[in-house]
Amino acid sequence: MPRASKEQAATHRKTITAASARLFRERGFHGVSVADLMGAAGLTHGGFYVHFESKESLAVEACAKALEEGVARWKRRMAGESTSSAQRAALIDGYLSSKSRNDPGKSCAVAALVNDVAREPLDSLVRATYTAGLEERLAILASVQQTGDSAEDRARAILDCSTMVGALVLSRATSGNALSDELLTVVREKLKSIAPNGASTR
Amino acid sequence: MPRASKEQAATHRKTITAASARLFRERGFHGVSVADLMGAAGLTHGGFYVHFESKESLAVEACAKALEEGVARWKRRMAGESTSSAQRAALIDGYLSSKSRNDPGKSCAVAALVNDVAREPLDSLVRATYTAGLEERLAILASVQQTGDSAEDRARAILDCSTMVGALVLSRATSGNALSDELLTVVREKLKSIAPNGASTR
DNA sequence: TGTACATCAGTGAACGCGCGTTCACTGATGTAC
DNA sequence: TGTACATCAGTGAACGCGCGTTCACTGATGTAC
Repeated sequence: MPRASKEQAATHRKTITAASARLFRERGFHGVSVADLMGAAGLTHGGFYVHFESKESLAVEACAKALEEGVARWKRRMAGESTSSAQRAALIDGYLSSKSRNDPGKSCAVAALVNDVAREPLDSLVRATYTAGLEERLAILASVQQTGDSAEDRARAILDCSTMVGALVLSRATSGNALSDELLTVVREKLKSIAPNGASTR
Repeated sequence: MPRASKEQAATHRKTITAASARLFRERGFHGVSVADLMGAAGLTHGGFYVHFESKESLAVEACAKALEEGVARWKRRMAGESTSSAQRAALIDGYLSSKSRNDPGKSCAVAALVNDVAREPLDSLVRATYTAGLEERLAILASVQQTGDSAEDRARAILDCSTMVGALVLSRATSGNALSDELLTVVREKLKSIAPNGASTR
């Protein structure tokens, strides 16, 4: 395959980015090699630099793509519900499902990459991309709180998001142990039992 | 230094484990080399296998040590308070401090290693060690809930723990951005506003 | 529309490098007498 | 208590290997005429 058409090349680029978005979430930035990423797209490693400046720059793109996917998934889940309360419940149930826990490559990038990003330099592009993606999630979570106070909505969004991310990553770290399922079910039910208007106790 | 005394060797072993407990938390299992770990203990890499069977087996020991340290730190923080409610607040404030965020090497191993452990094989010793360490934290967090219902205490401990871990890892991933501090302060205040007896709303 | 040629996506060998682990060696420690 | 010798903690070179990146090369694609 010594020269692909512009069209084919563009498809290859997208395939590489998509495979990376999945593999980075599964194994972390340093857990996948350039050869792995190219192989997952059906190509050999040498052609990588036709498409990307470096592994790092692909990481930024793949991270952005994974974050966007997640936001789109959240919006799709919300679209099926008619009240804010039901939307919030749908987000919680989808997020803290065993499907989500068992397939990090297709689930929330905020959770899957959190410690990889935490170990990046403070001025890294990946960190900025990640933070922007997290802010999008917070805006969505704030929109389903409906307390009538936007500062309170945001505070609750931050609390919900912390709880959801924490429960998901902990359930992955304890996979294979009864605690893993317990984390998902307990947090799912407890979170949902807090009505958006703040009437229930935690 | 061609032969250290038994005493010196035992000290070296402890120094290696201590340095590893710190460095693994900071950079992850794959982010530190055997040479780094030995160097941090003032030794050269070749002598590593006198003390440990493999890097993996050191990881198990270092992980256990880091987890124990954390439990001890929690107990120390609680010892300064006289009521369950104040103990819970002290744990939350200590956990979600900027000091804790800025120095993962000296802070909670549950948070710092969560995704590293999640990527380990299901039957790995590190995972089992980690899960046991997490259960210790949950027992402590349950003990400060005091709802009078042990199942409810445990459920609240799981919820608190998820929220605390999530907020800490998210604040690290967003370090350098205003959101990082916001995560710590909002979650700290929101969590504490929930009285152990369940009287407050979330 | 057809032809001649330049472009460049992808290949696979090679680069320097760092990894985890092994090993021959050193010489102070520890022990048997 | 003193001596002779075995042990073994630590050294540093070396092992095979995989990494990110570079590069000469191939030949179909794309373009200039």
